[in-house]
Amino acid sequence: MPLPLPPRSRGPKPTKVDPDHLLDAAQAVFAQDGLRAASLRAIARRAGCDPALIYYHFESKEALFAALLQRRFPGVLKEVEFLADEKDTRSSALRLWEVLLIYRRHLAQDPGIRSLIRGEIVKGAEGITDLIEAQMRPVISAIRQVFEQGIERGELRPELHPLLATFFLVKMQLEILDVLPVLLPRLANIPPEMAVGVGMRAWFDLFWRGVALDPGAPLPALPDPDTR
Amino acid sequence: MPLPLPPRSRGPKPTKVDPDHLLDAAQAVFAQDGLRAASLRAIARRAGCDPALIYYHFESKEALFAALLQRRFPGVLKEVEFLADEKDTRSSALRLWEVLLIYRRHLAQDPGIRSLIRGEIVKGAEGITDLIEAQMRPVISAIRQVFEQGIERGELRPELHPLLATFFLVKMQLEILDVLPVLLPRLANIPPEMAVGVGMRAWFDLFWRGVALDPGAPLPALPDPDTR
DNA sequence: CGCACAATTCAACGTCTGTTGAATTGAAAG
DNA sequence: CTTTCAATTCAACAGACGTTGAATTGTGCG
Repeated sequence: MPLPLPPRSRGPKPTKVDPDHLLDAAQAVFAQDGLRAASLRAIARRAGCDPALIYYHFESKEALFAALLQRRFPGVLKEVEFLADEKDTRSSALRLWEVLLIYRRHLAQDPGIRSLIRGEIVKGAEGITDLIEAQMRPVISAIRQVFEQGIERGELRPELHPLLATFFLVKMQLEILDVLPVLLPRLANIPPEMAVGVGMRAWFDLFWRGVALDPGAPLPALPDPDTR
Repeated sequence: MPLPLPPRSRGPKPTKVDPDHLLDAAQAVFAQDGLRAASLRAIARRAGCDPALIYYHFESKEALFAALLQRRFPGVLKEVEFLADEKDTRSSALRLWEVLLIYRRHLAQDPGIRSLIRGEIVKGAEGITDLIEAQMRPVISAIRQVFEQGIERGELRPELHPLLATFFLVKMQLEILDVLPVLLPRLANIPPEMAVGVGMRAWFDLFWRGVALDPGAPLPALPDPDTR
């Protein structure tokens, strides 16, 4: 039975469908179906409104995705710029660990979307890659400063390439956030909710030994191991 | 003008369209359009045949993608199992570097497809994740043995988690192969054809210091820096 | 009350989708 | 020469797609 659904009344609803709610729905559907296959009808269905309403708030499907892209960067950027302040005299180990925590705080909630972004970057899709680069560049730049300051202070190996070190640190953190919760339960009997914590600690342990000038020096206690 | 294209003759062509050629076309289109949005018509167009022919060689679109998935694993597995032979007495540094080279040899040719795989894993798509796990498990297992042998021989830190170390080593190599050739030219004036070489050396330098028991010991000369 | 307007839905468009059953044809086998 | 069969194309299906223009309705202001 096609179940013809009595026509919903037109005009404003009692509670407005605000654009942010639309973005939530869009994120879920994009993550599930992919950039091109995600349908506005599915997004509208999930948001409980008509597809045409999306065009009231956004110019097109592509613009909707662009809005989604720019959603999390400002929060990360703010925290990471604060962290890069050269008057911050905490040890480099603590500050780099903090980078991982910031990423987890802001990005753990939307897995799925990152594979799309990665795909667009890898195939070099003009518009989207430019957009992502513009958002990402200041974040990368701030983290890179933390590395440069660490080198100047004699805590990190002077032959480090700060940009590549930044890439390694954060790229792996994204893989830990997205992939490990699926992989570790399958390959190692580690429950999904522990996967990120275990992965982060192991990664930072390895990474720190890889970048520190004196890797023997014991790591300071790293705060916030498993709280979310 | 729709340009009505004179009907091509039916029946076998002078040169058969073999399934491997179909897979090449499928790979390009899947990488470009995504798993669900890639159309059999686009794949057929690229392969120079009719969409219906795909159904002669493969059961469905999904089966075509599954065939694509299983394409590169056997080659990697063979090399990596050979490498894991416990009678191989070369230094762990050399053997782990060899892992990176094997990955580059077999996987550098198809970027684009990996983001799709990652996406399916992250969203836990039943059938596909199982398929990938089945292919990946023996590869992971072999590399993990190299770590375990390294620990036994006193070359690697005994507190290493072999599975996570394997994950870190190969996951980053995939990011280096796929992402760096796009990212480094944009952020650092490094030409795309040098990006992979630069990235691999920086990564292994960091990684080795992170896993070695005596990180001070100089790395042996690592072969095959930039040949393809 | 009446007016303006923001927020919403409806209906329709042309196009593309995965898949299938039937038709065709060249070459190999007898 | 005929038969067989593997390899290929064609035509058609019902449904989904992004997008748009017009229609509707609740709310706040005068």
